[in-house]
Amino acid sequence: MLPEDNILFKGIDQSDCRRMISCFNADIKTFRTGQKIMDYSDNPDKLGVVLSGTAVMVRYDINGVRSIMESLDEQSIFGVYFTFTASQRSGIEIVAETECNVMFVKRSEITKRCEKACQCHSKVVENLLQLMSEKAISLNERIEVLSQRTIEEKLISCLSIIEEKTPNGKAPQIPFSTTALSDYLCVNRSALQREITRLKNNGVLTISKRKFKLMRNRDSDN
Amino acid sequence: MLPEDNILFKGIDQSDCRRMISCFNADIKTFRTGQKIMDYSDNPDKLGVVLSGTAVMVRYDINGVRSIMESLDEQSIFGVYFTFTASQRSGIEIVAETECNVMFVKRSEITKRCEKACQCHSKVVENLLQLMSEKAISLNERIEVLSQRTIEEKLISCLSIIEEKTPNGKAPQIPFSTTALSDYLCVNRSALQREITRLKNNGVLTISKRKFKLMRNRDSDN
DNA sequence: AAAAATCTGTTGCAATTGCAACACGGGAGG
DNA sequence: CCTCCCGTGTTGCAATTGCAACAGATTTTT
Repeated sequence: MLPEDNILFKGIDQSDCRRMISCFNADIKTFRTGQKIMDYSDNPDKLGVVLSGTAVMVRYDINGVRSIMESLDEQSIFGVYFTFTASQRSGIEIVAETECNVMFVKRSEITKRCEKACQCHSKVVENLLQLMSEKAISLNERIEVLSQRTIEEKLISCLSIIEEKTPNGKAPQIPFSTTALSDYLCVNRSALQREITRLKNNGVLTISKRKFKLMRNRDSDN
Repeated sequence: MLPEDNILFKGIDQSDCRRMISCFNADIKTFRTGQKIMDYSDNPDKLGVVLSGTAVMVRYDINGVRSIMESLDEQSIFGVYFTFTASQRSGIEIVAETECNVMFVKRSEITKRCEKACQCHSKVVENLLQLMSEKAISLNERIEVLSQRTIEEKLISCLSIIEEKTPNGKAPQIPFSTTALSDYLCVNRSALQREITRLKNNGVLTISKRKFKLMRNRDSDN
């Protein structure tokens, strides 16, 4: 992908983008599979956009156990959420999963008013804010789902959210395999399967492939 | 609290703040207990800071069930996370719990470059980004905790996070009552109590009042 | 086309958790 | 001082969930 097409620069025309890339002193680098792209003990002012390839954000807890916090595909942005406060906390790293092309920008370059006062500067800030708010929304949705006490409630809450976001007329669709869904819901796969089957038998839910439909308003399901 | 002292204006001196309040066309209003402060179907560009009093962010789900998403005390900011994408989604409202003083600013006023090009303008943007990233961090922590499968794991994960954030030398402290903690962990209170007692008996945990200490590295706890 | 890998669907059994009920203690307020 | 309210701590029992194991279906690789 061309650096000019990245989401931070959305809504800005190409020539302005090129001007900004130099105005921002943006740095474009290539990483090979397995290479460390960024280490949070390093530079807290750096922000990255994945232009091509796939990376992961991993975290090592106090016992050294590695867990994947987030998968970063093309157009993913990182270094926005964890730099300020979390830097003291245990090691978070960005690691390349395939060959990656990454653009780095200093956050301070974005927030400061440049002398040339390029109009598009404020568009970038808006884009950044938009990205962060979308992120916060998806985190909140996840919390809403995980807050539910039973698998049935988790599942229905998750499906409701998907349903609400589906445009009218389109059939709501689960974006995962059942196995992946069980990871998202943080429950055992076969227990999830059991619940799905039960809800289908009770007529609360219909699923074919990944398309589904929720029947609501029927109180008391046994 | 004076409008000049709010977190959006942190690090900016008073006279500049006053100038900005007019530059931003900021609006300061008072609400009485129970009054609706903001409705997300309204104006998606508005952002609010609670200057005094307490409010709550509530959400009505598809069945009309009301749940509290967030408690907003003095210095809380709202309208930042949910405006862009979530506005279509089911009704989110901000409601005054006590008498409240609220400052409203348009987000577009913050992101745009004003002609007067006040230096402090970019400081406000930085503050806003900082607030959002802190928010994202705390949401992520919550998810990390809720992702754990058992009450024991949830508890230990939660306490570890608190421990990591506690400055060296200070005793880590749970910021809730046990009852409130069970709400945060989304588990049954008495089941949580049972686990706490068990961990204390096994020597994994010591608690007195709200101060606690975790003993790690002892593999195999039964 | 065969083999391997991955996902779906099911079930018995054991472990965890929720629920309800009760006892105790401290703080607020009459 | 007494009462009410709220948080803590405990326990038996029922419901939910995790785990393991297996079979069939589907997809990917060789």
